[in-house]
Amino acid sequence: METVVGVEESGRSELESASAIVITRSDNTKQIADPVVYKLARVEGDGRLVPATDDEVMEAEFLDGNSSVHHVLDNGETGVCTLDDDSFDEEFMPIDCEGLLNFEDPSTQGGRSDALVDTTVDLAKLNPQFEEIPRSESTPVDGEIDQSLDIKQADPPIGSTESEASTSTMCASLQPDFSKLKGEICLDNLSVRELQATFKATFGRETSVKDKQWLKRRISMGLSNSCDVSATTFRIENNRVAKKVKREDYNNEDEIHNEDPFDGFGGRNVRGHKARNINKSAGQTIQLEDHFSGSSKSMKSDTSSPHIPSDDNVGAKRVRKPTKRYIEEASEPDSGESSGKLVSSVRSSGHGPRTRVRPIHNIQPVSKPLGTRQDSLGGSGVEIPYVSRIRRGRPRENYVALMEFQSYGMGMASKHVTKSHDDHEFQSDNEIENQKVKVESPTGYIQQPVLIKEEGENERYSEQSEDLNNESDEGPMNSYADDSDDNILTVPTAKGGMRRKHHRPWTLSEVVKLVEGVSRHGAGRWSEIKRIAFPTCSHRTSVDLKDKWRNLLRASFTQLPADKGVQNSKKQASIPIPAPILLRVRELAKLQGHIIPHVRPDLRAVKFGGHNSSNRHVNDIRSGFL
DNA sequence: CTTAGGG
DNA sequence: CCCTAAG
Repeated sequence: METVVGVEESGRSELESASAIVITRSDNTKQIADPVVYKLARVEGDGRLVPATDDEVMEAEFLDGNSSVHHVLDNGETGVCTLDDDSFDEEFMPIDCEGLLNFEDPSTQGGRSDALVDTTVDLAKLNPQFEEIPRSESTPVDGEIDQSLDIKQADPPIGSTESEASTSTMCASLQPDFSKLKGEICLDNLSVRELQATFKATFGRETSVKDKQWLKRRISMGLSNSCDVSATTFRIENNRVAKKVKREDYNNEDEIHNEDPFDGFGGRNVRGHKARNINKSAGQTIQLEDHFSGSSKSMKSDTSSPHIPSDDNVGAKRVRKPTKRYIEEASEPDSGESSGKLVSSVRSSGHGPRTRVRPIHNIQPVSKPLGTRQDSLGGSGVEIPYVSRIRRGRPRENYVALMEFQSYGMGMASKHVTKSHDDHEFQSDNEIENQKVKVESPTGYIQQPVLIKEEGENERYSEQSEDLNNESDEGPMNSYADDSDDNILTVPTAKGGMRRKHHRPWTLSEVVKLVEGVSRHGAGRWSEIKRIAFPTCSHRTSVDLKDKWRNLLRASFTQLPADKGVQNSKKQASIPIPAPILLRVRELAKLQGHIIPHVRPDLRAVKFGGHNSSNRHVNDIRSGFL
């Protein structure tokens, strides 16, 4: 007998959604060495099963290795949930897919629609760019959405407790007890106004929706966005964002920080390519034997770096010679001021080794321009290359982003399971935004000239052409799997280096992923984190991660204490990070023995000119310095 | 190449 | 984000 344990949809738009790949599990292969075998079959439109082609099998294997999560249910069945969208990134993050597992019997589909609805939401929030997607908040469909939400909340998905228990062990992560302190954010207690503020803090944009349920739901999804709630230390229960305090035994990735390097030898391969995420906490084990050779390197230094802040080494920073730039700046004779702005302007005018502003003819787009066009820019009448299929910059209010993620990510997610009941919420948003886009670009080929200007700001143009219309040149996977935005426009520097062009605002889910990564691998192993948490993310270099973490630290230590002032509403225009995340950042920082970026001006002022005695005195007081 | 830190 | 020094 065969049981469908998971459904993975290969299509990315309604046009090709007729077929789905069904992963079946055949029980007669129950053997010790290989207890679970997946077969692939394709369900044609008429419902018959067609054996999968080799390509599909390969594809499924690929998926399995990269983003699938094995769920072990109490009845011993094992499910695999794969997602095609960006959640490729979340190799180590369990993905909630109970709803999918419930899909095993189509006849019960109607009866379980509640659970399935919830699945839709879960899947949708896996989309990391979710919060970036602009939507008009006061749409006429709000009422409809609310109703559906109510239904959802009335009946939580079956089996969630079970898998929650199992997945929660994956990330029990070394949280101190104070996580109980402020860790609970009860959305129920917030007023509409507060909810709106929280919404803004979460998604970075205002909302005018008055409906509490809607707001709570959205905020919940936003906070847990991109990775399963149970994967983080946040958990959402009945509109409550709670921190996890659960800490049972866990023996998977988190062991990196454990003592015994040999424990869990074969089951965990954190960095190996296609490392399986094996969750054996429930006593069930999926044995995928082919992998216990690969992890040699990943063990290194696991034992030696327990991140314990030995209090004499905490404050020791790497000594650093003054940089060239510093010397340059310091020795600038008659600049009159050291405001720094001046220096950069000097460099801009061509003095420095590299210039920040490129002359327009120096631009050489990475990808080949399809054509050129005369344009008079600043009256110079230069030839400006058309660059197609390159979108630059993704400001929060970018319709293109929405289009993509609606049809590729969320659209897919929602129609994943729910065909019977209407796909409210996202679907409706989708339609609304679709219309918007159509208005925006009726031809679909509105191409903006590449605007080369000084340091961005006014070059927020997006080439929203072929992404929408021309899908033929892409395999079904590439379109959304490769993070949909690999082509960052970079400009060549004089030294031959490439400089990225645009600031890409960190999305909330990226932040969450980063925090997760830090909690797993420790702050400092940025390349590891980059590989694990952002594998397909071509932007976000490890340096970026580091920088962002630094910013997060700063934010968490400054903004956190002054939390009472009901969301410092207008102050933060840029990146309002929800307090829970900041909380976690802070506790992680503590855990990893990070020192508080204290401002100690008096110490700084002394330097080592000649007042060594006083300096040492201070050091004695603060036994953590030097 | 990766990390840490300053700008 | 960019740059650069240090491993």
